[in-house]
Amino acid sequence: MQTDNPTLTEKLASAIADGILDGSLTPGLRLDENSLARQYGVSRTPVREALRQLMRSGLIDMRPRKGAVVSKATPGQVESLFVAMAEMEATCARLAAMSMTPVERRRLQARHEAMTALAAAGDRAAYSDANVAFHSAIYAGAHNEPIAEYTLGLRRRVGPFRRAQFNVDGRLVLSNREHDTVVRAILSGDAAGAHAAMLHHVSLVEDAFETFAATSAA
Amino acid sequence: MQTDNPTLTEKLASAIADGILDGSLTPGLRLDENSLARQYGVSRTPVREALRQLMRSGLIDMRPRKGAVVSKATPGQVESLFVAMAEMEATCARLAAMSMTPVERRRLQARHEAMTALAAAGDRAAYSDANVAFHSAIYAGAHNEPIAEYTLGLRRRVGPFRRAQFNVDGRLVLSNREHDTVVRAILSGDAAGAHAAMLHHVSLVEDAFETFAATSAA
DNA sequence: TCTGTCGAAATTGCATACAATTGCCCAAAA
DNA sequence: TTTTGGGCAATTGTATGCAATTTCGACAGA
Repeated sequence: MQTDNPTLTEKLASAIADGILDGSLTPGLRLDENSLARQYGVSRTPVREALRQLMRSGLIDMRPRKGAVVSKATPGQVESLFVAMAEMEATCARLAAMSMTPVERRRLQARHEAMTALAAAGDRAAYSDANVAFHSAIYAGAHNEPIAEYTLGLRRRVGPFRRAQFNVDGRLVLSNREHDTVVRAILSGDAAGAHAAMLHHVSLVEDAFETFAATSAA
Repeated sequence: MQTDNPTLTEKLASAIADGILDGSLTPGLRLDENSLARQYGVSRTPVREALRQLMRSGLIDMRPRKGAVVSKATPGQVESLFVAMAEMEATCARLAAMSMTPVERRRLQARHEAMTALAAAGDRAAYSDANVAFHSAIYAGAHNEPIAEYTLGLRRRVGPFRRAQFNVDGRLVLSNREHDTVVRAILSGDAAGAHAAMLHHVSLVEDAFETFAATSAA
């Protein structure tokens, strides 16, 4: 019947995750296995397995006999997610400063310079896309699969709670300037500097979400 | 038959995970669902779900039609795990330095002092247990669930690759001295210092595993 | 003797059936 | 009218059965 290789379970997990991330499945919504099975025209078994996967990635919550609901995070949990995100980004930058190959460093710089042009031109859409790629490049540059993968997962998780950060005029240029500090530190192999610069950069993004600031010490 | 509340799936996942962590299920070993089901006297369904869970936590590998095997990591992957572990521990220490409550700080210090006594007495078993609790206390002190949870999972994952670090005489006292630096930084709210000290501490543990050192910068 | 192809057995993925628990609804009594 | 108790329905957890794919082995040909 199905000649596809990716298992049904995985396709279901992706489909449901997309539904959550694009907002069509709102937090708090109950996900009952029968409805999902009917909706996708499959049996409950792959649905169950997909839900388990999503639970472990934090997108949904499941309690033993109570079923699954889309994670409805409290403000505190959202705050935790953003803090975690910032720490992981900073860690990736630190590792990237230490482990990036010369080629990767050159490409990062090229990417950054392209974004500088986009920022100057005020092209928000293109800058936003390039921004995602920029950060992904740093995750990859960390040369550490567990860290990179976790950071990527975290970024997906915070996605639904993110407001458009680049709407405010001037934010584009500011973001780009922060990137400049980060790139400079990474290129020069300054691990601690890269860590601090990235932490600063991402924490500002967090502020754009209107979280209760604070948490800056040392 | 079953009057227990924790679902079979979870108990199976724990049982299999224990088997892997204590070494009775060696890396590379094939885990076929039928055998496991017979072995534990249940059907294949909970076994399948347990395996999925373990896959997502990285303890086993599964390929679409090829079944599950206990993760057999390459030296490079193990190295990555240890690096990731060190980074996460350091991050937890950083966050703990910023967020621990006064009570938590006092308890951490008390814990540390108790361990100093154990180190002086040369009680390796007790020190080892206390050491786990010590690090766990720091994870918790980070007050960040995603980070703490991930770090804990990572610790479980590196477990199978860890040799007994406290066998070498003098390592006990050395470990305790490093803890002292970490604790001092955390208690004084020195985020950067806590990060660096913990990174140093855990990286040394890593060396005890005979990894190819390096990776220590500014 | 070695290699390639065909086949059968075993194992996984999915579907369906059964059991058990939970939560809800309604009714009855205070 | 409100509260409590019981029963019922709905949903999850578990078991089993079926189909498809993969792997291992055997046999034939070179």
